[in-house]
Amino acid sequence: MSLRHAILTLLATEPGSGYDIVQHFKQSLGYFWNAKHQQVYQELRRLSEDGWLACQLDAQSDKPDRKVYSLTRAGLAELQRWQAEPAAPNKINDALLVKLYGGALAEPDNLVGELERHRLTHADTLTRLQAIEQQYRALSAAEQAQQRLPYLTLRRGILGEQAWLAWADEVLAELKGA
Amino acid sequence: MSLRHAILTLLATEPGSGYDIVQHFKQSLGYFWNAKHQQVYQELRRLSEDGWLACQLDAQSDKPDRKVYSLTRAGLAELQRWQAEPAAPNKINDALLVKLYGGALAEPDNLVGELERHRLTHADTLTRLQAIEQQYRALSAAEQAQQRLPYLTLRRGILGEQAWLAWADEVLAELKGA
DNA sequence: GTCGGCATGTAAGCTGTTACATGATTGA
DNA sequence: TCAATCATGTAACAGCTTACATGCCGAC
Repeated sequence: MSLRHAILTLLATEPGSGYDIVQHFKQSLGYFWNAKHQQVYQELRRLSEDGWLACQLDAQSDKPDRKVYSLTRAGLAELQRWQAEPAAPNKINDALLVKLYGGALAEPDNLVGELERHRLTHADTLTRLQAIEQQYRALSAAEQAQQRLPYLTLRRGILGEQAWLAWADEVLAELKGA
Repeated sequence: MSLRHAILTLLATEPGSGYDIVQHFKQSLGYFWNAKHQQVYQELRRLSEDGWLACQLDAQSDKPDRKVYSLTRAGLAELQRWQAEPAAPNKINDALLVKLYGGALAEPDNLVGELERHRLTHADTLTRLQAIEQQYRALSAAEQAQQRLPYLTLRRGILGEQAWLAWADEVLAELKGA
C-alpha cells in the first residue's frame, strides 16, 4: 500500500489534519492520488499507532476542532525507506475502455454520449491544472526552485489530460464519421 | 466492480477459459485492464453461479483440461445493461508521482534511476502496442471495420504511452540539468 | 533434472467502498 | 429552512493481493 506513504509525503512538507489531506486529494492532487475521508482517517490512526505521526489538537472556536498531524523522526525515516525502494508499475483498470472495446454490442449513441461526458470532465481538469501552472509561473525563481518537484508532477497531469483529450477527439471523429 | 463486466466483454466476442482471459490481460489489454488469475477464476465461478456464463469442459490429451466459458442470454443482457449505465471517472493512484512529489527528501540519483527504469518499461509497452497497430493496418478494410472499436482502445494505449514518455523526458532533462 | 508454459484452484489477509452517524456555522 | 462547508469517525462489505497448492509436458 502507498496511501500511508502518500499521507506521510503530504505531512512531511506541511503538518495538517485529515480534512486537509482529503482536500488535497480532491483538488490539486486528484490526478495522481485519490482516497476517501474514511480511509484517510483510519490510516492516520494507524500511522499514529505505529509512531510515525504525532498529533496535536487544535481547538477552534467557530469551527470543529482539528487534529493536526506531523511526522515524527521515525515517520520521516519510514518515508525515506519507502522512497528508496523501487515502485511497482502502475495498475490501470479503465471501465470506459472496456465499454468502448465491447461497444459493438451497445447502443452507438450511448457510447458517444459517454465519451462526450468524460471529455467535459477531462477538459475541466486540464483547465484547472493549467491555472495552477500559471500560478507557479508567476512565482519568483527561488519559489519556483522550491516547488520544482511538485510542479513536475503537475506537468504529468497536464500532459496526461492533453493526451486523453487528443485521443477522445480521434475516437469521436471516428464514431461520428462512420 | 467491473472485472465481472470486463470478463463478460471478452467472452462476448469469443468464448474462452480463465487462462485465456488472463493472457489477454497480460498481453494486449494490460494497458486498460489488469487482474490476477486467482481473481479471474473466482469471478468466473461467481458469474456461472449467477447464470451469466455457461461452462463446457474441453478435455485435451497433451495439455490440462480447459473450462471454456461463454455468455448466456442473461449474461449478454447484463453486459448490455452495464454498458448503458454511466461509467465513473477513472481512479488514479500513482506511487511514482508521490515519490517525485516528495523527492526533495530522497536521494536525487535514486529518483532519476527510478524514472529511467519506468521509462524502459513504458518504451517497451509502446513498441509492443505499435506492433499490434501495424498488424491492424495490414488487415483488409472489412477486417479493420470489424476490429474498429478494439483498435480505438489500442490508440488510447499508444497515445497514453507516448505522453508518458514525453513527460518523462521533460522530467529527466530537468532533474539532470539542475 | 530443472525451468517455463499450460491450466486450475483455496485461504488468509490487506485495501478500499458504501452506509451510517454526529453536530456546529454560514449563506441562499 | 435547506444545503453546503468544516470536521470527525465506526462498521460492514466488496475487491484485490499474496501465499500456498497441484500436476503434466516439452525444451535445454
